[in-house]
Amino acid sequence: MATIGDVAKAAGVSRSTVSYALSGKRTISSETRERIESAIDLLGFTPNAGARALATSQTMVIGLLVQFFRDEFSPAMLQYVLPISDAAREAGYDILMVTEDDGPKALRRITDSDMVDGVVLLNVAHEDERVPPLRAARQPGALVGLPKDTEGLDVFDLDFGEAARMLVDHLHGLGHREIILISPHEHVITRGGAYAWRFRDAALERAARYGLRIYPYDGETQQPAISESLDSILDQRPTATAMIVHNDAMIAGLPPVLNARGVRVPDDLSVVGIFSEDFGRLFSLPYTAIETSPDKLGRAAVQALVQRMQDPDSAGAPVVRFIAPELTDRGSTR
Amino acid sequence: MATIGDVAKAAGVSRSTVSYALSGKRTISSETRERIESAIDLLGFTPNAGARALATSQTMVIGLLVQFFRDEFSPAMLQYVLPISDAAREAGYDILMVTEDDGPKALRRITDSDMVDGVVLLNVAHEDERVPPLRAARQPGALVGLPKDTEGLDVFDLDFGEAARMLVDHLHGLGHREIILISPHEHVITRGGAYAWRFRDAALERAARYGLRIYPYDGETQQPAISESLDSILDQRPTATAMIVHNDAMIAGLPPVLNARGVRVPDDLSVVGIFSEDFGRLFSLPYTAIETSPDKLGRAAVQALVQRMQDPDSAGAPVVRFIAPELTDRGSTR
DNA sequence: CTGAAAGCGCTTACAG
DNA sequence: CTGAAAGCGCTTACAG
Repeated sequence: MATIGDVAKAAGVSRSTVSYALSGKRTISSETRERIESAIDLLGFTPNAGARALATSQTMVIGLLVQFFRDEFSPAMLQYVLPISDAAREAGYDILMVTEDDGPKALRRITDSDMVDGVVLLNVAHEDERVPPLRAARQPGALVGLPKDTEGLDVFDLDFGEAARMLVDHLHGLGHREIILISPHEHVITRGGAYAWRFRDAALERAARYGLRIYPYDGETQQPAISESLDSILDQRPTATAMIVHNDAMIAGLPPVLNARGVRVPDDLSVVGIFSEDFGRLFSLPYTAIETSPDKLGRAAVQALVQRMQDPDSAGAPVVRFIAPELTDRGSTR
Repeated sequence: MATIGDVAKAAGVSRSTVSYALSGKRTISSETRERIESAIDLLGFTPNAGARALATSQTMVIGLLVQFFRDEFSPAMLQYVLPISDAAREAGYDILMVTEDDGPKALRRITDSDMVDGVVLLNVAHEDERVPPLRAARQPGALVGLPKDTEGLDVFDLDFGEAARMLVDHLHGLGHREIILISPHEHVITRGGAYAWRFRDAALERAARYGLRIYPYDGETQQPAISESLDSILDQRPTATAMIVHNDAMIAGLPPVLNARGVRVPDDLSVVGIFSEDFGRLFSLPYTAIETSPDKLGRAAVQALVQRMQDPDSAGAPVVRFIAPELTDRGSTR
């Protein structure tokens, strides 16, 4: 492969001149610039990324730590990964995607060896073991998901409390008095998925204020447990007129169950959920829902990270930003 | 950050000795080894990846080129990405995941700049624009999916022809004489997704040999077109007793349609498909199907690539390997 | 407007 | 068993 030295030789200039022509960091006479450019074309020169990284202390790579749980519904993850990858590329960064089970170890590996300029953590838990090593790393980090201790990190998440209140308000406004509430699988809570209880607690509190009856249930993640669980819940609560589902797997499995029972939406039951537009389209979900905006969250995380990587001083104090929930009315309530 | 020089100083040895202690490429007296190790622990030293890459010409990174199409069903992609990432890590490699729209350009960028030691291409088309630049790159490449010209590349794919024949044989053996065949969306064919016609053509040919009636249709990718299309097909072919579905989106949308029409499987209609176990579980598909084994394919691609990256000479001639299809009987035929 | 040189942090022949 | 030195391919002060 051609090096910067080959280009310099072919163009009859020094290596530094080629480097400056590449970076534009000093003025080059148009004559030499042209000689350099044709030499580059001729030799098909592309700067070696490792050498550049060594010289500049910048890799132009962002580490993306993805976490998969067997008992979690997977298709949702891609909705975060893609926008993050796109946003990174737009800012000139590539993505090193790490899916190792041992997140803290993987994180230390890529930060200590300076493989990346910054890190995005996905699917962050309340007491996420990746957070302390990220905080200790010399690279900045941005999180998608709210941990207990956010100090020193940029954090982005949906406002799950507000989302729950909006849904309860919506149903209350329509006159519903008895509401089924389906939460994520209890493993999500055990694992510290704070969004689970942030949503549920807010819903319960709001319902209590209105004097509504609310029937909380944990959800399942796999068939046939999903359908069985839905059937059992509906059997137990024949007087409920509305249902709030905060569980991707459960709401994806809901249509056939309602269909089989002859329950019409919204005539017999009002149903609301919280999922992304893409997810709803994927599973053809006809339900009014809070949009979870994975693309907004991912992009916001990358933006903040890029800012901090490129100009650590001007980036200011770390932020915790909640995306405001928006209700998409699909006509499944009344 | 501590460098190898700091460690050397702290341990009272030369930098080369530290390096050799790290790599184990020459014998070190246990005494010096211990001094070095405690110095490493003390300073928290991790070798700089960029410097190492520069010195060794090895990045220990694999480029993974993912391609997303808006009219394609996305959840399937993750099933390939994850096993590839896992297999790479087991072999000591990290994954640089590239999702850019301009695949050829992205490919040149990461190979020309030596960011990666090798490349895996996912979702390969018949005349895939990424293949020529990959062939031109100095790094080896492995493909998941069969292109027209496989020269110089390791290629892994399911044997879609054999898969189609197995399904036709299966239905023929049960006495079916009229079969509906649902293919991927026609865009998949336009785009050069060879698996579409490899499967379809083999099915048609096999059916012709048996003298079976086969009714071929293209599928849709989005609701409500999916349901409408299924309904229309079933309306058109009331005499068909079996259905072969080679389309993730269509088969995921099939259960509610059959349910609504009161069609019982397998009593009224035998249904077979071709999808992965994970996919089937995700959508609770109760259909006998050919297992597409994305994990096997991904892992095989990584293995071949690692072999070629680590020992280009002994790796031998490039291979085109078809994974043998396996039928998973879920009792949806008779 | 341009060049010679030092330096980024490693590895690995060469030497002893 | 260990060290001094060259080299990987860049960037960037320093100098003119």
